[in-house]
Amino acid sequence: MPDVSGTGPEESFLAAYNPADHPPFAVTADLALLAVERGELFVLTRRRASHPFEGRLGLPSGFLGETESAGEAAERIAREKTGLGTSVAVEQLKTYTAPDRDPRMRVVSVAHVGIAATMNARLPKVVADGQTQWTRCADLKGAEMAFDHAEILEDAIERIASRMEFTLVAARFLPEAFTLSQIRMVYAAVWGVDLDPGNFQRKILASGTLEETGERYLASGGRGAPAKVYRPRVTGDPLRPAFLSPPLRRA
Amino acid sequence: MPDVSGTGPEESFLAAYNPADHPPFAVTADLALLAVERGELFVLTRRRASHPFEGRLGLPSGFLGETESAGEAAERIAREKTGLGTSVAVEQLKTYTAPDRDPRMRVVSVAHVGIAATMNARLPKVVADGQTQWTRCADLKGAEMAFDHAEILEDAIERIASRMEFTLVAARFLPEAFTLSQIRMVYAAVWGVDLDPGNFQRKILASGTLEETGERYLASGGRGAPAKVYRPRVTGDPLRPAFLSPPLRRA
DNA sequence: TAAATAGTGTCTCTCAGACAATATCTT
DNA sequence: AAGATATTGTCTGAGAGACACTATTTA
Repeated sequence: MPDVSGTGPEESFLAAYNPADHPPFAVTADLALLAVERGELFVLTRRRASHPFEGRLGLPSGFLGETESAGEAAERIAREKTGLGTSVAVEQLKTYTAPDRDPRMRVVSVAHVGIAATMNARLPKVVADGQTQWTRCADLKGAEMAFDHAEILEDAIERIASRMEFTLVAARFLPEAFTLSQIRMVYAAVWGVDLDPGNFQRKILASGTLEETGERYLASGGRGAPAKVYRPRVTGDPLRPAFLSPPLRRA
Repeated sequence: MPDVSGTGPEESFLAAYNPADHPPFAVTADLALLAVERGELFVLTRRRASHPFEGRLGLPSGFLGETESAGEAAERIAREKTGLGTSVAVEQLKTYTAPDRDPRMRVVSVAHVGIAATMNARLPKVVADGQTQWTRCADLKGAEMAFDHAEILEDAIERIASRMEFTLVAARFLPEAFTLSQIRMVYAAVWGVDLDPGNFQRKILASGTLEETGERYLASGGRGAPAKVYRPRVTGDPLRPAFLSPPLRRA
């Protein structure tokens, strides 16, 4: 009969735990920061300058500080790599723990997804370190990335794509106010489909998550009628996007 | 201008990383193992025998082995604590990283959800260590649990509840073959709602994920007509439950 | 026979998607 | 005026939920 003392394996382990006795785990936060420009989806990447995977593209990443949660670390990384302010909202995605995912040592990575708002139809500025850049997600399909970052990116896009069915997260890709064709292009970019402008408009307005600003704006740049400008209807928490009811389902 | 060398913070960190120099992170896999008996949802718990949270209920948990992924560790824990065979399928849920979640040291917990199949309408056997037991989830609502395990449990139930809308995961709570009222009671237990028997039957059969075995079985124990027995229609991967099309949406 | 469960049928309402039609604006 | 975009309207079919009704079996 095991455990006669009534003390389980993890309790006795921790009671006797001596840090120096065990090979440590390193814990990082990785970040897939997404943005949309001209109907195309981009992700923030860093080209690796050293071993391992030298020369390949990877996602920004960093170790957790001693008093920092993984989410806080991911937000810090987003701030450090972009010209965005303090308000980069990131969401935890999944944790990658394969023992050999980093050839140097055991590294557990808590991956996050974030969305960067496009202002004036331009991708946000990134630090000029010669490594950090926005990369078209379409160009990364099937491409070799560092570590398991290709898998993380794929999971990240799928997470946001599915969140967009039920919430207004898509608005995070845009400035505070935007036209319906702008947000429709965000949906189209992330889902990789074309959307009927009429049906899209009827559905997203029916969800009651948007309100008119009273202004009009010619988002298309060229011809056509200027469209009404909308903003998300404020719900209690500005970080949590409004809930779409009925949802905007993918096909 | 930072990083003139072109070497980013994480690369230089890892290159210079010396395990003994840094306070290590411990990484555990926690498991919320769910089961349904007589229309009620249960979770596998362990009553803590020592500090911290002595006397409180917690979820089974264990450290990752050196060559073990978090998912493998969670499956190992499920096997060790129950009389179930090797085929306990678990899914990663979320990682909990608050710096003070364990008062003794920095512990990052990769939480998992699992489902245990109820055979002969009885919960699976658990190891007789005097600590491990099945606990009614309804009794844990608002109860004090060890660490952040109450939050993990809540997230776990929500995850399974939402998976059940689009897949046949509900069948994992049951033996290989079952009646429609049995699987309806799984839905009712996890979702916490009553379901119209007629509508449920029409919808789940329309999804095309079940096939008749040709047998009949009186699941209710007492009166009533014996119901047809069904089994999941096999799709390629036996671990991945069939996809419900159209889905069975919650209200 | 009464009661409980299994299974089917019907009706209504909502919503999705296809697509036509009109309005508005720039070149 | 021509062309592009914005916006509204119409039609059809699928599905959800409410609920009535029949069939089958045991107490």
